[in-house]
Amino acid sequence: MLAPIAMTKIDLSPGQNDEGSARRRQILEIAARLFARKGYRGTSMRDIGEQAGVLGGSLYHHIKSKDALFIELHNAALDEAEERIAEAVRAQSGPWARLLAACATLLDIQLASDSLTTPMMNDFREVPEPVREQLIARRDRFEGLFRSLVEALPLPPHIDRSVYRNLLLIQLNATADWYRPGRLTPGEIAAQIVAVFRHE
Amino acid sequence: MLAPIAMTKIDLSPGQNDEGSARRRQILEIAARLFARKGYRGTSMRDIGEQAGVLGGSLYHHIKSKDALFIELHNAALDEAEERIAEAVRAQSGPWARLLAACATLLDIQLASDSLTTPMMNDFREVPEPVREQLIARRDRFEGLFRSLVEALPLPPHIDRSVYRNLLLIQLNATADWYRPGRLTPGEIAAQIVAVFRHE
DNA sequence: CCTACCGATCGGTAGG
DNA sequence: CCTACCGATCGGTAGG
Repeated sequence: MLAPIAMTKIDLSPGQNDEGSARRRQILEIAARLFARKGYRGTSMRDIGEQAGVLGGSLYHHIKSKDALFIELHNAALDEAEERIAEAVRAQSGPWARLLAACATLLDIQLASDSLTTPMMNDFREVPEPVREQLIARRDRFEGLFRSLVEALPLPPHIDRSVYRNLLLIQLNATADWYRPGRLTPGEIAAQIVAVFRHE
Repeated sequence: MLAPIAMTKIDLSPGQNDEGSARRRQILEIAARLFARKGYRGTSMRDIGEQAGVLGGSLYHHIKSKDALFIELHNAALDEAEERIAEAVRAQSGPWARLLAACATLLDIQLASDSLTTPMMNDFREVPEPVREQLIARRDRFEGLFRSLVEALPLPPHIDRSVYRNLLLIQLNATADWYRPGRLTPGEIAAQIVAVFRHE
């Protein structure tokens, strides 16, 4: 039996060190939801505390700073997104099917209201400069995933692929701003977006 | 000679009442630029004052409140955009040519750095609730302009026109976030967007 | 247009 | 996890 590699830090069992405690996880989920709904500046530590049932100051037992909290959430979201998208893409052949799988998976993640991975990829302008730099760096790496997907598309020659990829990513990120549960599903939205972006 | 109707308030000559003074206009331009670059919450009255060479409190001689200032700028931008787009569309026949003319004109306006009409159509979430309601109402009216343009397009039947229009407007609004002078011109960006959205 | 200020709110901390 | 607080910043105002 093969030993799993890099299993060292995945201990998420509750109640041990604070890093992976259930209480901390709960706070992160609350914060993610608030950041997604009200933006970085529109969410105060006191707001987060209120929904967690504690005062704002008490949160600092679990996190280092508001900045660090936001960065952690952002990176966790992109980590999970990268992994799940790569998996979904592997299951498809055909360039359009692969692109559709990637878009549907990303929207599934971004539009789920229960996980850490709610969208906060938008309000870069709301965030302090040093934070923004880190977000953009992580973000660029994530977007590279879509680079190869777009390269593989049979697009008409008058369409610039780097512009095309930019427009597509904008569309995917903006979805969280107009999505309303009960109307179009994440999968249906992905299908509509790909239908618009599809040329052959 | 026909008497002009509702001409009463259009006096924009400088130096008279404060409504249309050159100083006020100058302050509005500064505010528009800052709002566009740093967002609503990211722009303080003291920031605006600093660039205007006065203290923040002194601005209240020219404006009633930060909210009112933002709404005024937003409405002025949409007023000008509506007028110029309607004019540009009239000059074209063909549904795709008309759409392209509308997109190019909107981007021209949104990406111009010198006028009041810099983009601030994005950060609705950053703005206080009562302000947001007004912005959305005005905004809905503006977007109606694109409704008929999209109706006229010969789109494949599997594309939902209301989703299509939504995606297009998102794309146009998001442009201000990634546009950098000296690279693609507003007209070239409009052409690329319409190329992606073009089906027949 | 400035001085001088108001009440509110922010992120964060010490000490328990 | 709370009490009690810090310094900073915000939109806005009175009075000149």
